[in-house]
Order: sequence, then structure tokens, then C-alpha cells
Amino acid sequence: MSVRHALLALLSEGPKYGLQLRQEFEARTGEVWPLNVGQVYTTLQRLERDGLVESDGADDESPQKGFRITAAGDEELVGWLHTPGDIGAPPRDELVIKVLIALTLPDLDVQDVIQVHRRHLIESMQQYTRLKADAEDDVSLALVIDAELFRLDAAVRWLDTAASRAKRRTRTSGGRPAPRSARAARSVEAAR
Amino acid sequence: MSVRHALLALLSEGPKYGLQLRQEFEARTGEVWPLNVGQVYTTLQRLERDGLVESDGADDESPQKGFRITAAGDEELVGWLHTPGDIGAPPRDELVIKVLIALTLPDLDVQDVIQVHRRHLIESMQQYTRLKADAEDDVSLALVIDAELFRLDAAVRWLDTAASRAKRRTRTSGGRPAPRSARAARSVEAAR
DNA sequence: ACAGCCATGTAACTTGTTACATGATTTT
DNA sequence: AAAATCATGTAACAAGTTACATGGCTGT
Repeated sequence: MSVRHALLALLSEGPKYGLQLRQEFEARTGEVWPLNVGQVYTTLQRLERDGLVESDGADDESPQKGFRITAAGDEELVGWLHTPGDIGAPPRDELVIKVLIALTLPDLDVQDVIQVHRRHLIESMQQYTRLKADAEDDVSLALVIDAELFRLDAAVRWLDTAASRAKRRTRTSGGRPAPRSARAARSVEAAR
Repeated sequence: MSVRHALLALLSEGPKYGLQLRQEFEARTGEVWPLNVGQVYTTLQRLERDGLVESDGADDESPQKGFRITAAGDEELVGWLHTPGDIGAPPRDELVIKVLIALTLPDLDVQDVIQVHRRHLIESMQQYTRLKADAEDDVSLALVIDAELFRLDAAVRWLDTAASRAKRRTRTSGGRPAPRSARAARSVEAAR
């Protein structure tokens, strides 16, 4: 729901039209996430359908079709800005799922899978680090790069703990999976 | 595409049926990401449509309908396991987008937005940390929790740099956004 | 006239996701 | 027999995304 709300946020500054929204979105996110124009229009339609924005049916006169945020849209926006995503279930993380499943697959070298991804993450980090030097003057870009660097770093460190846990498990192997303690199971549920 | 590929991976161990897939998926991911049964069946249909799995049309005899992976499915799976997600454009990060957009919105206290989210992240970290003690014996759960803790930590640190950059910008304000240097712009494109 | 950009839009598709319907088997 | 559980499935939707079509305006 990022694009949806981002457009809503841009419209909260005043009426805008399609292409303008695309341009502003890209400019304010460091040109890192290109936004297909088509998506802007489909998203605007859906926002209008949900009563969060209105269009001035300007057909003649001006070549653009302006959209403005409604009261409901404003509410929605304020909610988005001040409400962190759900507690409880963390978002599905593809890398985590991949490694966890790979861990339990027979006839598969997990260390291999891990190392391939680790190498890739490190390469990405180096790329972004190089990029960072040129981006000092662009706050948006610099922040996006920082975020990505933190994220990649976290992923690498996780892969390392996963790798070491996997090795430990290989050495200790023979024991079938210890049944989850009832206490832990209850805690996970309670967290939701 | 995590669920899709995860099911494929489970099927690579041998034929399985719907409910079994759901149960194994949840067990191997620490019971953290509940999987609606319906989704298993829709996903299986789509996998079959794409020729990655086959079903034994067992209607009578056994109450379950077994699925097995095809050669194409095996290829796809190997690719998934050994191919890291796209370089270039990093995945859209909702928090980053939120804060970046908020940074440029007038009539809005960005520090407020940041602090609300920061507090929430910290709380989540504490919850997971508490949980971790009970999860030592469940490798899957422990790894999921680790991943989440790393991720949250990275997010908190990013929010802090964002907050400080925002403050810096407020103090320095008056200067309109410095035009992105041509060099930086080119680098971003080149990275794709 | 033609190339190219500005601007809007639509049809189609993907994955994820839920709510609901249906029947068979098992337990109480 | 009623309730619970196993098992399969479908209809419907959200959000993201792309490829393509259309028309107007501008500069050469």
C-alpha cells in the first residue's frame, strides 16, 4: 500500500495531475523506484473509487485532469503517517523463507545457497557504498541508500547466524526436531 | 513469490497434498506465518497451470489429492534457491517511502512520525527478545526471530539517521533542494 | 508532414489473501 | 446423531505492474 498512500500524501499538498504525481514521487524518493505512469492512473482510479480523492472533470480548457484529496482521504493519510504496520506477524521475508526451507531440504547444500546470497548482498552493499559518495547533496537519495545499506547489513548478519546454526545442527544431527515447548508456542500466539 | 516457491520446494521432497503442505510450511517457518489453506490450493492450481507440478487425479480410493513436482518445476526451484533477487532497484520499503514523503510535506511534524514508528519498532524488538528465550530449542523459530530482530534494529538505526538529517535540514533550511548532480543520477541508472 | 513529448487511460495479468461452500471421516 | 476435524475447492478481491492505445501539442 505504499504507492497508494504516497500519492495520497502528494495530493495533500494541493491538487495535482497524473504525470506530475509520477514525477514528484520519483523525485522525492531519490529516483530509485521508477513508477510506471499507468500505475499512477490505475491507483488514482482506485483512490477515487474509494472516495479518498476527487477529480475535477476538466475535459476541455486544460490538458490535465486535476485530482484533489477528500476529507476521508485526509483521514486515511493521517492514519497511514502515524500508524506503524501491524505488530504480531512480521512481514514475510523471502530470504528467510528460502533459507529456512532450504535448511530442511535433503540433497541440498544449504551453505551453498547461503553463500550465493551472501556474496550477492555484499556486492550490492559495495555498489551502494560507492554510490553514496555522489549522493551527499541529495537528501532523498542519500536516505534511500542508507536504508538499503542497513537492510543489506542486517541480512548479511542474519545469513551468518543462519550458517553457523546450520553447521551446528549438522554436527549435532541425529536428533529429530525437538518438539516446540508449549510455552514458546503460546507466546507467539499471544504476540498477535 | 515466496509461498509459490516454498510449496514447490516442499514438493521436491516427494508428492504431498494440500493440507500437508500447509502444515509443513508452517512448521518449518516457526509457525510465525500462518498460511490460509485456500491459498495452498489456489497456489497449487497456478503451479499446475504453469506446468511446475502435476496432480495424480486420484478421486476415489484415497481422500487426498497428491501433487508432485515436474522437471520444469525442479528447474524453477533450483533457480529460486540459487538466484538472489534482482540487483538494481531495491525493493520498495514502506517505512522509507513514508518518511521520505513526510519529510517534504508542509504542515507536518516529521519528527513526530519518526518517533511514533521508532517507539513501535523498539516495542516489537523487546517482544521478540523476550520470545527468543523460549525459542532456543526450535531452530526455525529462533532464526525467524533473529531475522526480525536484525531487521528491526536496522530500521531503528535508519530512523535515527533520518531524524538527524531532518533536523540538519530544518536548521539549514532556506536553500531549495540542490539539483541532483548529473554524476549521481547516471550512477543510479548504471546500477540497474 | 513527421518526430517526439505531454497526458490520459485501459486491458490484462501476477501474487497474495480471505470468506465461504462442500463432502467425507472420525470422535463424542 | 451431533460436533469436530480432514480435505478440497471456488469466488472474489487488493495492490502492483506492464504493454499498449489514443490524442494533443510543439519543434523541425
